[in-house]
Amino acid sequence: MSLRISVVSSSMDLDVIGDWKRTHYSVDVKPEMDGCEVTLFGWVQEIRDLGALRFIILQDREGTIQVTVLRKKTSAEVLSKADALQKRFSIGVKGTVKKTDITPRGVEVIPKEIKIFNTAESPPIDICGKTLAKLDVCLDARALDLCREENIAVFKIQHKAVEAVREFLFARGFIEVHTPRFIGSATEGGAALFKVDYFGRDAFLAQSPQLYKEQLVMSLEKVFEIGPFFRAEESHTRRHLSEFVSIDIEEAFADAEDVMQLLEQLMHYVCKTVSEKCGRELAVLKYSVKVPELPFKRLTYDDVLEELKSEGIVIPWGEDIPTPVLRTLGKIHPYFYFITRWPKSARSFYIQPCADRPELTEGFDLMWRWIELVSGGTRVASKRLLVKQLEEKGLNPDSFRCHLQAFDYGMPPHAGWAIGLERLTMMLTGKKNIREVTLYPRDKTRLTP
RNA sequence: GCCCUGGUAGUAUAGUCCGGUCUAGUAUAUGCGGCUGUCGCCCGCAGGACCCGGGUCCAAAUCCCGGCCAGGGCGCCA
Repeated sequence: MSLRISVVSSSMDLDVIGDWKRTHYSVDVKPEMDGCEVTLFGWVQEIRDLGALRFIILQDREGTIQVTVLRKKTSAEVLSKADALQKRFSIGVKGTVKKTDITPRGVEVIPKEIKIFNTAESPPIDICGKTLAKLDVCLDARALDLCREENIAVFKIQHKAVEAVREFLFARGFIEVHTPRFIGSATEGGAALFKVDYFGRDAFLAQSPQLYKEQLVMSLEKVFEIGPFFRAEESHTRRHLSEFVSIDIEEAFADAEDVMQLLEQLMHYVCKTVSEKCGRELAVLKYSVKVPELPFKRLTYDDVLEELKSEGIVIPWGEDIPTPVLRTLGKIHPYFYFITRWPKSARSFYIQPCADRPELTEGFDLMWRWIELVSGGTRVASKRLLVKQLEEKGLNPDSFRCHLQAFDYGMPPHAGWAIGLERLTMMLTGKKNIREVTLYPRDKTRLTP
């Protein structure tokens, strides 16, 4: 990548913010404020110059508003500022709201004073959406790319979703916790871990908070964590990242069915909140979020295999369901559905076997179409069983000594799950590549910006 | 890691099959000029590109080989 650092010495005198305070965001300027004076801050999104008339579209994080400069009726000072403006200049405008029928929003602002806080180069990508650059090019200029209304909409929706999750879990007595990202040994099995140098010792970046959140149910009982985790898999897909955000919960004295009910209620609440409160953002994305009906379908692994058989697809019992088959399944069940009672061979060592059929587990996935959104289950609370299952998976119980110790002191029955936040955001925004819903995505080849 | 497809101005694309008026077309962006109601404003002018290396050939953006990068799929994984 060629990184050209250009420093243009602008001859322009920049303004200081002084005692100016924002009175309104762009979208809060309404026709009924006709005649009021407002102070707006933001960036020049677009300029349309008709000669005696210059339209400046001011953008802030909430939207845009038109600033109209009538050449004949404007002071020389304002005019010289208005003429100097270019795309992405950071500006402040003090002016009068004018009600009008000519703009789509019914308002424009007639400037009395303009401040230029910073100038800008001509942007390397089109942020107005006329000639949209490809994802890779956008990501290379991510800070600028994030100024696009569509991207602002994506991350405001994600913010609302996270807010709704916290609100929901707090209301049900869950305590938010923070477990370590540095871990001492690569033990959990499953995903490959990133190795880091920890004061001369080998350490690893955590792939999940699984073991810690289980330990915490014996003290805090109901916990959740929202944070980044790391997988060193060489995945090259639209739905995998090396660094992703997980929404993890663990609950004492609960089983899979309890946490599945919690989960479907949470999904309902998140969808409802986003569809009700993010109307403007969803409109920008030309997408809508359907509020799901409860309860979600619960298909057992055996049900799924039967169903696939009638589609002419045969999966050997005990095997995981391959991606192309999940796509087929997603067409049959085009919204939320659980897959429950997975075979032991397809689940982790910490998942509780079914009492009635020990070759099955109380593990489940929550699917959204063909994408695995959430994974969870009843956990093993018995140390003896846990050790047995570790051995069955070819893992060494010795390297789990610290974790297993917790099970000596009254580990309660417990269950939990983990939602992939980015996958949840894909579901809420209709985006088809996980990189689009990640501020600064990390994958096998991308480490910058 | 494997398979498929691709890489042309800042951005997005046409041209590549079938090598030759390609002096590389278009849109948008940029710069300059013009325009009194734009909202993908409009009009005129200007500058700006064939991923890198090797090969075939009289001749390569175009064909062949290698590399790098990207997109999609698979696997791994959540």
